[in-house]
Amino acid sequence: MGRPTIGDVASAAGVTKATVSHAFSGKRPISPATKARIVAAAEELNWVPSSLARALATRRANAIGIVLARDPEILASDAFFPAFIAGVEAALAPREVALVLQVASTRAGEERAYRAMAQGRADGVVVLDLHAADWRVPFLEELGLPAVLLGAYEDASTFSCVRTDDAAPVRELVDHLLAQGHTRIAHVSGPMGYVHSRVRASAYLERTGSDELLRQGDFTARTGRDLTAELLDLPERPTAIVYANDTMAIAGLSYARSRGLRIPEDLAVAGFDDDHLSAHLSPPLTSVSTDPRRRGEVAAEQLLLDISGRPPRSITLDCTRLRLRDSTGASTEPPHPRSNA
Amino acid sequence: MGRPTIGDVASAAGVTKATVSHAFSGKRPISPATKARIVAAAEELNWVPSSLARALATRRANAIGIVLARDPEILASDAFFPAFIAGVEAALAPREVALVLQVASTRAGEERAYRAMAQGRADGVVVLDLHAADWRVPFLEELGLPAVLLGAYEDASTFSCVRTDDAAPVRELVDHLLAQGHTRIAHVSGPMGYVHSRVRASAYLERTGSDELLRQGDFTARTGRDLTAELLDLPERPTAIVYANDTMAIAGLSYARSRGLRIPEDLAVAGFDDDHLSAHLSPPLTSVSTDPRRRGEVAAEQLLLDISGRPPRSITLDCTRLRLRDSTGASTEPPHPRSNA
DNA sequence: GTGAAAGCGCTAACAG
DNA sequence: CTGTTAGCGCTTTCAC
Repeated sequence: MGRPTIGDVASAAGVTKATVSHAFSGKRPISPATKARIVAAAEELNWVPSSLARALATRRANAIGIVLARDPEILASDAFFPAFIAGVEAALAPREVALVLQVASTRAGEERAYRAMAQGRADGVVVLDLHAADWRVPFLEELGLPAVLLGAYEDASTFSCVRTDDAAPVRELVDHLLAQGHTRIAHVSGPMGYVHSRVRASAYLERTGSDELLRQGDFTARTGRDLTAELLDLPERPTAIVYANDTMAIAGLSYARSRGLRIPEDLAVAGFDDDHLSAHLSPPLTSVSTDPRRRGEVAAEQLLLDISGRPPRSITLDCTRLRLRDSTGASTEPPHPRSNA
Repeated sequence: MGRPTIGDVASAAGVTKATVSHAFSGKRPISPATKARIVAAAEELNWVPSSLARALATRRANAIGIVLARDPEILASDAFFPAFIAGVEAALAPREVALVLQVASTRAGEERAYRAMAQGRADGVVVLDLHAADWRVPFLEELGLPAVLLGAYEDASTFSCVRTDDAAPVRELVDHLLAQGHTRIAHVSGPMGYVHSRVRASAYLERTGSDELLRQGDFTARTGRDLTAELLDLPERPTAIVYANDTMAIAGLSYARSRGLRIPEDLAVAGFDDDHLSAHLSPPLTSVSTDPRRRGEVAAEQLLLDISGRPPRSITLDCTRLRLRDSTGASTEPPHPRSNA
């Protein structure tokens, strides 16, 4: 005997499948008496409707998807991801909607994954790490799969979009460094393909007016260290480095120290993302908090709306904050805060 | 016009659905000629089989599930989770198996989530954060849903189990502290319901022989701080505190400092889990690395085997390592390592 | 208010 | 080698 089906419940309650179905969906009036019998029978048998069969019949998976192009390795040490997922789940859990995660390392794999989502795995997807003119946008449009884009996607799209202002805090940071007398401020960016990397880099360029000290990293500790080495080897080395994430910043900071530089006296260092431990580092790391949890929640909520047919819209969240700490000197935070949320 | 179905491909190729199905599954020989026609038609129409319909027909979802009882909030600041997921995905991605995540905050919600998994969302689940005599084990057995248990589950079960030795590094740590002359060593544990919390606490008790300085936390920064306060208020305060995770350790360390204590001179502090930034804290935090990524990969791999009918087995991974750093004095690591993987 | 029957898109016998 | 025929478990017309 396999798991109970709607048929089992129906015969146990002396009604037909249709009635059981309607008793639970409430899509048509059922007499209290029979409804009670049906509910009792379902309880008794421990029946739960098969989400699969239901999905096939209704074309609704009751799940949303995320396809990650990132390497699992990067996922593992990323401050953004777990908090973002936590936010998504916070929006999903009360509605009993599931989250389907799939990582794909090739373009073809990614397409297959999205197609699988569209074929019934998920009712919509949230798209992370956008590139300029990202192929996924037209692709998903053609697929007809609802999507919410995370980040400042610039090209036209029919999708909802959850934006944040990443540029403002970077400008603020650079201004702060300039005000402290720094004249050689470097930037180790993320891959320039990403919209978010570009936005941060542009803000940096806007304020410094030169790309002489701009280096492109890939968010890993390795490039954080290597590019720091490269910068410090310059005839006229920078006195401050702004990294596009905390991981690279930490790696760079450690490396600089291993070369005998004092932070922040000899070199000011700042990250981006504000890992929850960054405030506790030595010295506490200046960073930009971006509230990934809230972004996840808002994105998921919007996706659910889009799926239910509401028109897409663009939401701009005010959730990026510069956290000035000792690593850039002139801390405005107490030495060992317990939290900086 | 909706998405193409197997029927569209079939008629486009001038064959029947069955033939198309077999052409792709390879479950029976197809003449090269017709196979070519079918593949061409499928390409042409951009057809991907509906995982939904396929799952319904085969009773195989091609997905595995994880139901999280944790609060999203805890998820967000947890060092274990993202790395674990990364490992799981590393095992899943090449097979194009998806991961279905669902968080549930009530017991009833959890049961529903598991039932939904069993009804077709997933072919098996990996179970985290086991309690002693965990209700989920018999529950899942009754459900007939394959599962892999993570951690040292002690009661009999028909499930595969991926174990690690959490006790050894804790013993080693306490011994190290004793050897340094500490006599009042405290422990801030996780919730004692969890098997992993118990294992760590037992190892501590085994070495110290007393529970006078044992306090039960919940892995959050809040209890890390509060219980540290309680311990430091004792007439005879501890000179060393071993925390059950890094988050509590950091919070405790910060709090102790705010009271004017020097780390490690006045108070030695150690965590557990080895967050990737812990080695960079001030001072670097002694912790226990547990290679969650590998555990995720092994667990997922084993689950896939179980699902395919292989007999369950218990695997013990040798992947816990004590990382002695400055926070307990007598560091054995260089001041600012870039990595401690 | 409830029942009967026709699918959703696929796979799996059973034929030939 | 390929076609036919039933389902998988649910929802949803259309009747009554």
